[in-house]
Amino acid sequence: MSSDRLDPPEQQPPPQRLKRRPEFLRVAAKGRKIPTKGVVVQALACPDQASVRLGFTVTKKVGNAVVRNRTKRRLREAARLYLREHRVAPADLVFVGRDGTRGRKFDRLIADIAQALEKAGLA
RNA sequence: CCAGACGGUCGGACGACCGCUGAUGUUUGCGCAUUGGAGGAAAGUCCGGGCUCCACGGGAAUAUGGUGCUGGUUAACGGCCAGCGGGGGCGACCCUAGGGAAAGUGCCACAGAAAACAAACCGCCCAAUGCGUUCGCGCGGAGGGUCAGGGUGAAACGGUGCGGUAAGAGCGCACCGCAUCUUUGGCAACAAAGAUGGCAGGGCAAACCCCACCAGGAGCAAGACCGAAUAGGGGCGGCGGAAUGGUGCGUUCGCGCACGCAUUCAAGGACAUUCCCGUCCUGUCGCCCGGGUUGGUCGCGUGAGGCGCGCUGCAAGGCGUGUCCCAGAGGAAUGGUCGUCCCGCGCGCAAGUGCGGACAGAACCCGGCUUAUAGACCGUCUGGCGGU
Repeated sequence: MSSDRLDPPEQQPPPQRLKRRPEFLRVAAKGRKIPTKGVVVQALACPDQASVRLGFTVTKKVGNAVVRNRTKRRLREAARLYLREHRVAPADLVFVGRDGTRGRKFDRLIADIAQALEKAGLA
């Protein structure tokens, strides 16, 4: 494992976070929606942006606060590990947790993300 | 050992790698190092407080909401502790909104004669006129007595027994219950004993109500500061409604003009309501200050604080002392993955293997209450069986 492999963001700045409800709504309305078994990804390419911006959402349908927290944490960690290893074009990405997120094997969850981003043409 | 009652504790453990976030140290800085990082309920938001802003002058009455056996405890409580009364259990123990029904109003369905100044459906008893008669009485029943018996009901105007009576009835008596009074014990709720009374006051106040006590409003999206323009807004000054008086100036001596200088009258609004007294606000011009929202900083964790020990109190708790600093986010950290062990379930003869880990996630902070909770453990006590 070469050092430049471990240091992939040769030019890639660290991802930002989506924080405002309007930002989430914009991605949901204009972006592409790619469902997988473990996660639903909403992607909106933003070529002008310097970096990727990430948002995480779990609806109340999935469970109570404890379940939603755990689901969100797994998504956040999976996205972090994926972005550490791969370069992604600037975009706003919203990861929507679902019932399957919690029981999904972790490496499968990462694979779901990779597949979704490939489909979106960002990876 | 079995069955049970009460109280309490814990609520997966360890390690590796990769992360997030607060604090401290260090560095020009990127960063690095050290260290901390969810709960007993963090939940529901049902009570009580701290804190913050607003309102806030006094008195009387009223309204609204809450509490409701007694004593204690506390910053406070509707909490807790210790008792009392009532109910349940063989027992350990458990349950209990438990002031006032002789202040008033109201309600008590169905059934039943009657549901509250009692009352006569059946029955029981007395019995006039009348009819019959073997003159003993029989039939019949105007009217009256009666609540013991029947029947209804959640509840029927004390219960059981004896006497008594035409039949009955607290009509009389004994015991029990009840009421009143006295004494004793207790701070008290209340308890016990005695005397008197022939029985009064049916139940419902979780119906209105009465009585006693308590209570300003809104909440950390409170609130403070920083911050570019406009508006609202704030401060200071001038002017300012009507009448009368006063002062000044002018005057053709009729008066005119100016000025809150004084007094009175003003209209609307605010302080839960009403009343009384009282306070405050309002228009216009000029100058100055100021700055809706978004964002940032503070509020923000040393506190009715945790743990230990001693004294004190039956206890809740109180007093003293030592020691510790123990989450602080802001789309919101407190984690992710893997391994070993523990526990549960499934499969398997077994080694093993697969799946899962109760309820549940801080958001200003405390004291309670309520609700959810797989499983494990500890202590005290009760009943039963066995042994000595």
